[in-house]
Amino acid sequence: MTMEVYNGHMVKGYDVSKYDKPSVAVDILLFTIEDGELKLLLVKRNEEPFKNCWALPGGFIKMNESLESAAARELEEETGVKNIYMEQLFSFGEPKRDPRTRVISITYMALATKTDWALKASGDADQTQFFATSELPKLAFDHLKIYKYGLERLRSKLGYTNISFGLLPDHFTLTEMQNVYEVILDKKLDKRNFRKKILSMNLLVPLGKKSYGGAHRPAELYRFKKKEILYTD
Amino acid sequence: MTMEVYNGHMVKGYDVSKYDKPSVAVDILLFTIEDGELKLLLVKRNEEPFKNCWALPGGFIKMNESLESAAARELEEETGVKNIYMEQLFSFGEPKRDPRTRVISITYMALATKTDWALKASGDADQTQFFATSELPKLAFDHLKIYKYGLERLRSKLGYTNISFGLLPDHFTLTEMQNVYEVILDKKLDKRNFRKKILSMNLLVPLGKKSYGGAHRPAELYRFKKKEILYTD
DNA sequence: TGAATAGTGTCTTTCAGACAATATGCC
DNA sequence: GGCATATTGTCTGAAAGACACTATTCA
Repeated sequence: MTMEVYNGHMVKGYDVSKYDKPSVAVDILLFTIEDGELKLLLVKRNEEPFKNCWALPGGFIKMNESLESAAARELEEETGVKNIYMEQLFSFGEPKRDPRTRVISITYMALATKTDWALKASGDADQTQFFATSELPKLAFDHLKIYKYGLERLRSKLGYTNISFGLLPDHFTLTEMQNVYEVILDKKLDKRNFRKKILSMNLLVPLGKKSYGGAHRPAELYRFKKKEILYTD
Repeated sequence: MTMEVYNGHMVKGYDVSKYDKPSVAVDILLFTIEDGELKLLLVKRNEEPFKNCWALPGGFIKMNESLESAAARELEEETGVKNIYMEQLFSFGEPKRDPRTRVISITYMALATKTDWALKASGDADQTQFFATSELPKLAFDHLKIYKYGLERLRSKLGYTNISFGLLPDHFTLTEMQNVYEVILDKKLDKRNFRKKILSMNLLVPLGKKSYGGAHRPAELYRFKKKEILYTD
Protein backbone atom coordinates (compact mmCIF):
# COMPACT_ATOMS: atom_id res chain seq x y z
CA MET A 1 0.00 0.00 0.00
CA THR A 2 1.13 3.48 -0.70
CA MET A 3 0.66 6.68 1.20
CA GLU A 4 2.38 9.86 0.42
CA VAL A 5 2.30 13.32 1.82
CA TYR A 6 3.82 15.66 -0.69
CA ASN A 7 3.39 19.18 -1.84
CA GLY A 8 2.09 17.89 -5.14
CA HIS A 9 1.57 19.81 -8.32
CA MET A 10 -1.58 19.69 -10.32
CA VAL A 11 -0.97 18.10 -13.68
CA LYS A 12 -3.78 17.64 -16.16
CA GLY A 13 -6.28 17.96 -13.42
CA TYR A 14 -4.86 15.51 -10.96
CA ASP A 15 -2.14 15.58 -8.41
CA VAL A 16 0.72 13.51 -9.73
CA SER A 17 1.99 12.89 -6.25
CA LYS A 18 -1.04 10.74 -5.58
CA TYR A 19 0.24 8.12 -8.01
CA ASP A 20 3.13 5.77 -7.67
CA LYS A 21 6.11 6.68 -9.73
CA PRO A 22 8.63 4.36 -11.26
CA SER A 23 12.23 4.70 -10.22
CA VAL A 24 14.50 6.06 -12.92
CA ALA A 25 18.05 4.84 -13.31
CA VAL A 26 20.84 5.37 -15.76
CA ASP A 27 23.01 2.46 -16.85
CA ILE A 28 26.21 2.93 -18.75
CA LEU A 29 28.00 0.84 -21.32
CA LEU A 30 31.62 1.84 -21.02
CA PHE A 31 33.64 0.44 -23.88
CA THR A 32 37.37 0.48 -24.20
CA ILE A 33 39.95 -1.32 -26.27
CA GLU A 34 42.75 -3.18 -24.61
CA ASP A 35 44.98 -6.04 -25.71
CA GLY A 36 43.42 -5.95 -29.13
CA GLU A 37 39.97 -6.61 -27.76
CA LEU A 38 36.80 -4.64 -27.21
CA LYS A 39 36.11 -4.57 -23.49
CA LEU A 40 33.11 -3.62 -21.41
CA LEU A 41 33.19 -2.36 -17.86
CA LEU A 42 31.12 -4.31 -15.33
CA VAL A 43 30.60 -4.02 -11.61
CA LYS A 44 29.82 -6.87 -9.31
CA ARG A 45 26.57 -6.52 -7.43
CA ASN A 46 26.74 -6.97 -3.71
CA GLU A 47 23.01 -6.93 -3.07
CA GLU A 48 20.07 -8.99 -4.14
CA PRO A 49 18.71 -9.48 -6.66
CA PHE A 50 21.52 -10.82 -8.80
CA LYS A 51 23.88 -10.67 -5.86
CA ASN A 52 27.45 -11.43 -6.98
CA CYS A 53 26.35 -11.15 -10.56
CA TRP A 54 28.03 -8.71 -12.94
CA ALA A 55 26.08 -5.68 -14.08
CA LEU A 56 26.47 -2.42 -15.94
CA PRO A 57 27.54 0.53 -13.83
CA GLY A 58 24.66 2.84 -13.08
CA GLY A 59 22.33 4.13 -10.46
CA PHE A 60 19.35 6.28 -9.67
CA ILE A 61 18.86 9.74 -11.00
CA LYS A 62 18.87 12.64 -8.61
CA MET A 63 16.20 15.27 -8.76
CA ASN A 64 18.42 18.11 -9.82
CA GLU A 65 20.67 16.62 -12.43
CA SER A 66 20.10 16.02 -16.10
CA LEU A 67 20.12 12.50 -17.52
CA GLU A 68 23.53 13.02 -19.03
CA SER A 69 24.89 14.41 -15.76
CA ALA A 70 23.50 11.44 -13.88
CA ALA A 71 25.27 9.05 -16.23
CA ALA A 72 28.52 10.98 -15.96
CA ARG A 73 28.26 11.13 -12.18
CA GLU A 74 27.54 7.45 -11.76
CA LEU A 75 30.39 6.56 -14.03
CA GLU A 76 32.80 8.77 -12.16
CA GLU A 77 31.66 7.47 -8.79
CA GLU A 78 32.17 3.89 -9.80
CA THR A 79 35.33 4.24 -11.86
CA GLY A 80 36.93 7.64 -11.47
CA VAL A 81 36.64 8.21 -15.20
CA LYS A 82 35.29 11.54 -16.38
CA ASN A 83 35.19 13.82 -19.37
CA ILE A 84 34.78 11.05 -21.87
CA TYR A 85 32.49 10.71 -24.84
CA MET A 86 28.98 9.65 -23.90
CA GLU A 87 25.70 9.42 -25.78
CA GLN A 88 22.21 8.33 -24.89
CA LEU A 89 21.22 4.96 -26.30
CA PHE A 90 17.68 3.93 -25.43
CA SER A 91 15.28 3.69 -22.51
CA PHE A 92 14.23 0.30 -21.24
CA GLY A 93 11.09 0.10 -19.19
CA GLU A 94 9.47 -3.33 -19.12
CA PRO A 95 7.54 -3.45 -15.85
CA LYS A 96 9.28 -6.61 -14.69
CA ARG A 97 12.81 -5.90 -15.85
CA ASP A 98 13.77 -5.37 -12.22
CA PRO A 99 12.15 -7.92 -9.90
CA ARG A 100 12.06 -5.56 -6.92
CA THR A 101 10.14 -2.61 -8.19
CA ARG A 102 9.50 -0.67 -11.31
CA VAL A 103 12.74 0.75 -12.63
CA ILE A 104 13.08 2.51 -15.93
CA SER A 105 16.63 2.55 -17.19
CA ILE A 106 17.89 5.26 -19.49
CA THR A 107 21.04 3.90 -21.01
CA TYR A 108 24.19 5.60 -22.20
CA MET A 109 27.20 4.45 -24.14
CA ALA A 110 30.59 5.84 -23.13
CA LEU A 111 33.98 5.37 -24.73
CA ALA A 112 37.31 5.50 -22.95
CA THR A 113 40.95 5.09 -23.80
CA LYS A 114 43.58 3.69 -21.54
CA THR A 115 44.70 7.20 -20.72
CA ASP A 116 41.21 8.21 -19.64
CA TRP A 117 41.29 5.27 -17.37
CA ALA A 118 41.94 6.10 -13.75
CA LEU A 119 40.19 3.31 -11.89
CA LYS A 120 43.38 2.80 -9.92
CA ALA A 121 42.63 4.16 -6.48
CA SER A 122 38.94 4.83 -6.83
CA GLY A 123 37.66 1.37 -7.51
CA ASP A 124 37.92 -2.01 -5.96
CA ALA A 125 39.40 -4.24 -8.65
CA ASP A 126 37.38 -7.20 -7.47
CA GLN A 127 34.23 -5.22 -7.89
CA THR A 128 34.88 -3.24 -11.04
CA GLN A 129 36.46 -4.90 -14.02
CA PHE A 130 36.74 -4.83 -17.77
CA PHE A 131 35.64 -7.95 -19.60
CA ALA A 132 36.44 -8.82 -23.16
CA THR A 133 33.14 -8.72 -25.00
CA SER A 134 33.98 -12.13 -26.39
CA GLU A 135 33.90 -13.51 -22.87
CA LEU A 136 31.20 -11.69 -21.01
CA PRO A 137 29.88 -13.31 -17.86
CA LYS A 138 26.17 -13.65 -17.24
CA LEU A 139 24.76 -10.19 -16.74
CA ALA A 140 22.14 -9.02 -14.28
CA PHE A 141 18.67 -7.80 -15.32
CA ASP A 142 18.30 -7.11 -19.04
CA HIS A 143 21.84 -5.82 -19.28
CA LEU A 144 22.78 -8.26 -22.00
CA LYS A 145 20.09 -6.78 -24.19
CA ILE A 146 21.41 -3.30 -23.46
CA TYR A 147 24.93 -4.38 -24.37
CA LYS A 148 23.78 -5.84 -27.69
CA TYR A 149 21.88 -2.70 -28.50
CA GLY A 150 24.90 -0.54 -27.71
CA LEU A 151 27.30 -2.67 -29.68
CA GLU A 152 25.10 -2.35 -32.74
CA ARG A 153 24.98 1.40 -32.31
CA LEU A 154 28.74 1.59 -31.99
CA ARG A 155 29.29 -0.58 -35.05
CA SER A 156 26.94 1.41 -37.13
CA LYS A 157 28.32 4.79 -36.05
CA LEU A 158 31.83 3.74 -36.98
CA GLY A 159 30.67 3.85 -40.57
CA TYR A 160 29.44 7.42 -40.80
CA THR A 161 30.96 9.33 -37.87
CA ASN A 162 34.32 9.97 -36.26
CA ILE A 163 33.19 8.20 -33.09
CA SER A 164 36.40 6.21 -32.85
CA PHE A 165 38.10 9.29 -31.39
CA GLY A 166 36.68 8.09 -28.10
CA LEU A 167 38.74 4.93 -28.23
CA LEU A 168 42.01 6.22 -29.61
CA PRO A 169 44.81 8.13 -27.87
CA ASP A 170 45.64 11.69 -28.88
CA HIS A 171 48.23 10.51 -31.38
CA PHE A 172 47.88 7.28 -33.27
CA THR A 173 48.84 5.55 -36.46
CA LEU A 174 46.43 4.50 -39.17
CA THR A 175 47.20 0.90 -38.36
CA GLU A 176 46.11 1.47 -34.77
CA MET A 177 42.93 3.06 -36.01
CA GLN A 178 42.27 0.18 -38.34
CA ASN A 179 42.72 -2.20 -35.43
CA VAL A 180 40.02 -0.36 -33.53
CA TYR A 181 37.65 -0.80 -36.45
CA GLU A 182 38.53 -4.44 -36.88
CA VAL A 183 38.05 -5.26 -33.23
CA ILE A 184 34.67 -3.57 -33.05
CA LEU A 185 33.37 -4.89 -36.35
CA ASP A 186 34.94 -8.26 -35.67
CA LYS A 187 36.29 -8.60 -39.16
CA LYS A 188 39.44 -7.90 -41.12
CA LEU A 189 39.52 -4.83 -43.33
CA ASP A 190 41.63 -4.18 -46.40
CA LYS A 191 44.44 -1.82 -45.50
CA ARG A 192 44.39 0.18 -48.72
CA ASN A 193 40.64 0.63 -48.79
CA PHE A 194 40.55 1.56 -45.13
CA ARG A 195 43.15 4.28 -45.54
CA LYS A 196 41.54 5.60 -48.67
CA LYS A 197 38.18 5.89 -46.94
CA ILE A 198 39.41 7.37 -43.66
CA LEU A 199 41.64 9.93 -45.28
CA SER A 200 38.91 10.96 -47.70
CA MET A 201 36.64 11.69 -44.72
CA ASN A 202 39.02 14.47 -43.87
CA LEU A 203 38.79 14.01 -40.13
CA LEU A 204 42.47 13.52 -39.40
CA VAL A 205 45.54 15.72 -39.33
CA PRO A 206 48.95 14.19 -39.94
CA LEU A 207 51.42 15.29 -37.30
CA GLY A 208 54.53 15.03 -39.45
CA LYS A 209 55.99 12.88 -36.74
CA LYS A 210 56.72 9.22 -36.89
CA SER A 211 56.11 6.41 -34.53
CA TYR A 212 59.37 4.55 -34.06
CA GLY A 213 59.28 1.40 -32.08
CA GLY A 214 60.43 -1.75 -33.75
CA ALA A 215 62.59 -3.29 -36.36
CA HIS A 216 60.49 -1.92 -39.13
CA ARG A 217 59.46 1.16 -40.98
CA PRO A 218 57.99 3.81 -38.64
CA ALA A 219 54.41 4.97 -39.14
CA GLU A 220 53.04 8.45 -39.58
CA LEU A 221 51.15 9.75 -36.56
CA TYR A 222 47.73 11.40 -36.84
CA ARG A 223 45.29 13.17 -34.56
CA PHE A 224 41.58 13.94 -34.91
CA LYS A 225 40.71 17.44 -36.04
CA LYS A 226 37.81 17.51 -33.59
CA LYS A 227 37.18 15.34 -30.58
CA GLU A 228 33.46 15.70 -30.79
CA ILE A 229 31.05 13.67 -32.79
CA LEU A 230 30.89 14.58 -36.47
CA TYR A 231 28.70 13.05 -39.15
CA THR A 232 29.78 12.62 -42.72
CA ASP A 233 26.90 13.77 -44.90
CA MET B 1 9.25 19.25 2.07
CA THR B 2 8.70 15.63 1.35
CA MET B 3 7.41 12.84 3.48
CA GLU B 4 6.57 9.44 2.24
CA VAL B 5 5.38 6.24 3.79
CA TYR B 6 5.92 3.41 1.35
CA ASN B 7 6.72 -0.25 1.41
CA GLY B 8 10.09 0.50 -0.04
CA HIS B 9 12.56 -1.94 -1.55
CA MET B 10 16.19 -2.02 -0.68
CA VAL B 11 18.30 -1.13 -3.65
CA LYS B 12 22.05 -0.95 -3.46
CA GLY B 13 21.89 -0.65 0.26
CA TYR B 14 19.37 2.09 0.58
CA ASP B 15 15.66 2.30 0.41
CA VAL B 16 14.76 3.95 -2.86
CA SER B 17 11.45 5.09 -1.47
CA LYS B 18 13.29 7.45 0.81
CA TYR B 19 14.30 9.51 -2.19
CA ASP B 20 12.18 11.71 -4.39
CA LYS B 21 11.51 10.26 -7.77
CA PRO B 22 11.00 12.15 -10.98
CA SER B 23 7.71 11.72 -12.78
CA VAL B 24 7.96 9.83 -16.03
CA ALA B 25 5.84 10.72 -19.01
CA VAL B 26 5.61 9.64 -22.61
CA ASP B 27 5.05 12.19 -25.34
CA ILE B 28 4.15 11.21 -28.85
CA LEU B 29 4.86 12.75 -32.20
CA LEU B 30 2.07 11.55 -34.43
CA PHE B 31 2.78 12.35 -38.04
CA THR B 32 0.40 11.96 -40.90
CA ILE B 33 0.18 13.23 -44.43
CA GLU B 34 -2.84 15.10 -45.59
CA ASP B 35 -3.47 17.58 -48.37
CA GLY B 36 0.06 17.06 -49.58
CA GLU B 37 1.52 18.22 -46.29
CA LEU B 38 3.23 16.59 -43.35
CA LYS B 39 1.06 17.14 -40.32
CA LEU B 40 1.61 16.76 -36.62
CA LEU B 41 -1.05 16.06 -34.03
CA LEU B 42 -1.28 18.50 -31.14
CA VAL B 43 -3.57 18.82 -28.18
CA LYS B 44 -4.51 22.04 -26.49
CA ARG B 45 -3.60 22.19 -22.84
CA ASN B 46 -6.34 23.20 -20.48
CA GLU B 47 -4.19 23.49 -17.38
CA GLU B 48 -1.26 25.58 -16.33
CA PRO B 49 1.51 25.76 -17.18
CA PHE B 50 1.17 26.60 -20.84
CA LYS B 51 -2.60 26.72 -20.48
CA ASN B 52 -4.26 27.04 -23.92
CA CYS B 53 -0.95 26.29 -25.54
CA TRP B 54 -0.58 23.41 -28.00
CA ALA B 55 1.45 20.41 -26.91
CA LEU B 56 2.29 16.89 -27.96
CA PRO B 57 -0.15 14.23 -26.81
CA GLY B 58 1.18 12.28 -23.88
CA GLY B 59 0.87 11.58 -20.21
CA PHE B 60 2.24 9.79 -17.23
CA ILE B 61 3.32 6.19 -17.26
CA LYS B 62 1.40 3.70 -15.15
CA MET B 63 3.21 1.27 -12.95
CA ASN B 64 2.24 -1.85 -14.84
CA GLU B 65 2.63 -0.92 -18.45
CA SER B 66 5.68 -0.86 -20.65
CA LEU B 67 6.91 2.39 -22.18
CA GLU B 68 5.59 1.40 -25.57
CA SER B 69 2.22 0.45 -24.09
CA ALA B 70 2.03 3.76 -22.27
CA ALA B 71 2.63 5.63 -25.50
CA ALA B 72 0.03 3.54 -27.33
CA ARG B 73 -2.49 3.99 -24.55
CA GLU B 74 -2.05 7.74 -24.32
CA LEU B 75 -2.37 8.05 -28.03
CA GLU B 76 -5.52 5.99 -28.14
CA GLU B 77 -7.04 7.87 -25.23
CA GLU B 78 -6.46 11.20 -26.85
CA THR B 79 -7.22 10.30 -30.43
CA GLY B 80 -8.83 6.88 -30.78
CA VAL B 81 -5.98 5.78 -33.05
CA LYS B 82 -4.40 2.42 -32.35
CA ASN B 83 -2.32 -0.28 -33.97
CA ILE B 84 -0.08 2.09 -35.81
CA TYR B 85 3.65 2.13 -36.25
CA MET B 86 5.48 3.59 -33.28
CA GLU B 87 9.13 3.78 -32.27
CA GLN B 88 10.99 5.23 -29.34
CA LEU B 89 12.89 8.41 -30.12
CA PHE B 90 14.79 9.78 -27.17
CA SER B 91 14.41 10.63 -23.50
CA PHE B 92 14.45 14.24 -22.41
CA GLY B 93 15.18 14.95 -18.82
CA GLU B 94 16.50 18.42 -18.14
CA PRO B 95 15.54 19.19 -14.55
CA LYS B 96 13.69 22.37 -15.50
CA ARG B 97 12.01 21.25 -18.69
CA ASP B 98 8.71 21.22 -16.81
CA PRO B 99 8.34 24.21 -14.47
CA ARG B 100 6.12 22.32 -12.00
CA THR B 101 8.20 19.37 -11.03
CA ARG B 102 10.77 17.02 -12.40
CA VAL B 103 9.34 15.22 -15.41
CA ILE B 104 11.34 12.94 -17.63
CA SER B 105 9.75 12.47 -21.01
CA ILE B 106 10.33 9.38 -23.07
CA THR B 107 9.31 10.28 -26.57
CA TYR B 108 7.85 8.21 -29.36
CA MET B 109 7.22 8.81 -33.01
CA ALA B 110 4.05 7.35 -34.50
CA LEU B 111 2.86 7.33 -38.08
CA ALA B 112 -0.76 7.22 -39.21
CA THR B 113 -2.65 7.22 -42.46
CA LYS B 114 -6.04 8.75 -43.02
CA THR B 115 -7.61 5.30 -42.70
CA ASP B 116 -6.02 4.78 -39.29
CA TRP B 117 -7.51 8.00 -38.26
CA ALA B 118 -10.59 7.76 -36.08
CA LEU B 119 -10.51 10.92 -34.02
CA LYS B 120 -14.11 11.54 -35.02
CA ALA B 121 -16.12 10.64 -31.93
CA SER B 122 -13.35 10.21 -29.44
CA GLY B 123 -11.76 13.61 -29.53
CA ASP B 124 -12.84 17.16 -29.19
CA ALA B 125 -11.83 18.83 -32.42
CA ASP B 126 -11.11 22.08 -30.66
CA GLN B 127 -8.67 20.30 -28.40
CA THR B 128 -7.01 17.83 -30.71
CA GLN B 129 -5.91 18.89 -34.14
CA PHE B 130 -3.43 18.24 -36.88
CA PHE B 131 -1.20 21.11 -37.85
CA ALA B 132 0.84 21.37 -40.99
CA THR B 133 4.46 21.23 -39.89
CA SER B 134 5.05 24.32 -41.97
CA GLU B 135 2.68 26.22 -39.73
CA LEU B 136 3.15 24.91 -36.23
CA PRO B 137 1.91 27.09 -33.41
CA LYS B 138 4.07 27.79 -30.37
CA LEU B 139 4.53 24.55 -28.48
CA ALA B 140 4.54 23.94 -24.76
CA PHE B 141 7.63 22.82 -22.80
CA ASP B 142 10.50 21.59 -24.98
CA HIS B 143 8.11 20.05 -27.46
CA LEU B 144 9.53 21.98 -30.38
CA LYS B 145 12.89 20.37 -29.72
CA ILE B 146 11.23 16.98 -29.62
CA TYR B 147 9.50 17.65 -32.92
CA LYS B 148 12.75 18.66 -34.58
CA TYR B 149 14.47 15.57 -33.31
CA GLY B 150 11.68 13.35 -34.58
CA LEU B 151 11.52 14.97 -37.97
CA GLU B 152 15.23 14.37 -38.44
CA ARG B 153 14.78 10.74 -37.47
CA LEU B 154 11.93 10.33 -39.90
CA ARG B 155 13.85 11.97 -42.73
CA SER B 156 16.85 9.86 -42.16
CA LYS B 157 14.92 6.59 -41.87
CA LEU B 158 13.21 7.24 -45.17
CA GLY B 159 16.57 6.64 -46.78
CA TYR B 160 17.38 3.21 -45.47
CA THR B 161 14.13 1.64 -44.25
CA ASN B 162 10.59 1.00 -45.45
CA ILE B 163 9.23 3.33 -42.76
CA SER B 164 6.91 5.08 -45.21
CA PHE B 165 4.53 2.13 -44.93
CA GLY B 166 3.22 3.91 -41.86
CA LEU B 167 2.07 6.85 -43.92
CA LEU B 168 0.70 5.11 -47.00
CA PRO B 169 -2.58 3.28 -47.49
CA ASP B 170 -2.62 -0.44 -48.20
CA HIS B 171 -2.57 0.13 -51.96
CA PHE B 172 -0.82 3.05 -53.51
CA THR B 173 0.90 4.20 -56.65
CA LEU B 174 4.58 5.01 -56.95
CA THR B 175 3.65 8.61 -57.53
CA GLU B 176 1.80 8.69 -54.21
CA MET B 177 4.80 7.18 -52.53
CA GLN B 178 7.10 9.72 -54.11
CA ASN B 179 4.83 12.48 -52.84
CA VAL B 180 5.27 11.16 -49.30
CA TYR B 181 9.03 11.35 -49.68
CA GLU B 182 8.92 14.81 -51.19
CA VAL B 183 6.70 16.18 -48.48
CA ILE B 184 8.83 14.82 -45.67
CA LEU B 185 12.16 15.71 -47.21
CA ASP B 186 10.77 19.03 -48.39
CA LYS B 187 12.31 18.73 -51.82
CA LYS B 188 11.48 17.50 -55.28
CA LEU B 189 12.84 14.15 -56.37
CA ASP B 190 13.54 12.88 -59.84
CA LYS B 191 10.82 10.45 -60.85
CA ARG B 192 13.04 7.99 -62.69
CA ASN B 193 15.69 7.86 -60.01
CA PHE B 194 13.09 7.51 -57.29
CA ARG B 195 11.44 4.53 -58.98
CA LYS B 196 14.75 2.89 -59.74
CA LYS B 197 15.81 3.13 -56.13
CA ILE B 198 12.53 2.08 -54.52
CA LEU B 199 12.01 -0.87 -56.82
CA SER B 200 15.59 -2.03 -56.33
CA MET B 201 15.00 -2.12 -52.57
CA ASN B 202 12.57 -4.92 -53.26
CA LEU B 203 10.09 -3.87 -50.59
CA LEU B 204 7.02 -3.58 -52.80
CA VAL B 205 4.72 -6.00 -54.59
CA PRO B 206 2.87 -4.86 -57.71
CA LEU B 207 -0.79 -5.76 -57.46
CA GLY B 208 -1.41 -6.11 -61.18
CA LYS B 209 -4.26 -3.68 -60.74
CA LYS B 210 -4.47 -0.18 -61.97
CA SER B 211 -5.57 3.00 -60.39
CA TYR B 212 -8.10 4.63 -62.72
CA GLY B 213 -9.27 8.04 -61.87
CA GLY B 214 -8.74 10.78 -64.36
CA ALA B 215 -8.36 11.65 -67.96
CA HIS B 216 -4.94 10.07 -68.15
CA ARG B 217 -3.06 6.84 -68.11
CA PRO B 218 -3.81 4.74 -64.99
CA ALA B 219 -1.01 3.86 -62.58
CA GLU B 220 0.08 0.48 -61.31
CA LEU B 221 -0.84 -0.17 -57.68
CA TYR B 222 1.63 -1.55 -55.16
CA ARG B 223 1.59 -2.75 -51.59
CA PHE B 224 4.39 -3.26 -49.04
CA LYS B 225 5.62 -6.83 -48.65
CA LYS B 226 5.86 -6.29 -44.90
CA LYS B 227 4.26 -3.65 -42.76
CA GLU B 228 6.98 -3.75 -40.18
CA ILE B 229 10.22 -1.87 -40.16
CA LEU B 230 12.90 -3.31 -42.42
CA TYR B 231 16.39 -2.05 -42.94
CA THR B 232 18.22 -2.23 -46.22
CA ASP B 233 21.70 -3.54 -45.48
C1' DT C 1 70.44 -8.78 -45.55
C1' DG C 2 66.45 -10.49 -43.41
C1' DA C 3 62.45 -9.49 -40.57
C1' DA C 4 58.64 -6.66 -39.71
C1' DT C 5 55.43 -3.24 -40.54
C1' DA C 6 54.24 1.13 -43.47
C1' DG C 7 52.63 2.85 -47.50
C1' DT C 8 50.70 3.04 -52.12
C1' DG C 9 47.39 2.44 -57.28
C1' DT C 10 44.37 0.14 -60.55
C1' DC C 11 40.49 -2.12 -62.02
C1' DT C 12 35.71 -3.37 -61.55
C1' DT C 13 31.25 -2.90 -59.87
C1' DT C 14 27.68 -0.45 -57.79
C1' DC C 15 25.01 3.42 -56.74
C1' DA C 16 23.46 8.26 -57.07
C1' DG C 17 22.25 11.96 -59.96
C1' DA C 18 21.26 14.50 -64.29
C1' DC C 19 18.40 14.28 -68.08
C1' DA C 20 13.61 13.61 -72.14
C1' DA C 21 10.82 10.83 -74.86
C1' DT C 22 7.00 7.45 -75.36
C1' DA C 23 2.58 5.10 -73.50
C1' DT C 24 -2.09 4.94 -72.04
C1' DG C 25 -6.60 6.23 -70.87
C1' DC C 26 -10.25 9.68 -70.85
C1' DC C 27 -12.81 13.32 -72.80
C1' DG D 1 -6.81 14.36 -81.33
C1' DG D 2 -5.66 16.72 -77.11
C1' DC D 3 -4.84 16.44 -72.29
C1' DA D 4 -2.97 14.55 -68.19
C1' DT D 5 -0.29 11.45 -65.83
C1' DA D 6 2.54 6.88 -66.12
C1' DT D 7 6.41 4.66 -67.50
C1' DT D 8 10.99 3.87 -69.10
C1' DG D 9 16.97 4.08 -70.15
C1' DT D 10 21.48 6.16 -70.70
C1' DC D 11 25.37 8.55 -69.33
C1' DT D 12 28.48 10.26 -65.90
C1' DG D 13 30.87 10.68 -61.55
C1' DA D 14 31.70 8.91 -56.92
C1' DA D 15 32.39 5.49 -53.74
C1' DA D 16 33.22 0.59 -52.37
C1' DG D 17 35.58 -3.61 -52.88
C1' DA D 18 39.09 -6.85 -54.70
C1' DC D 19 43.81 -7.26 -55.21
C1' DA D 20 50.09 -7.15 -54.58
C1' DC D 21 54.08 -4.87 -54.59
C1' DT D 22 57.62 -1.42 -52.85
C1' DA D 23 59.62 1.36 -48.79
C1' DT D 24 61.83 1.96 -44.47
C1' DT D 25 63.79 0.87 -40.16
C1' DC D 26 66.29 -2.08 -36.98
C1' DA D 27 68.74 -6.11 -35.49
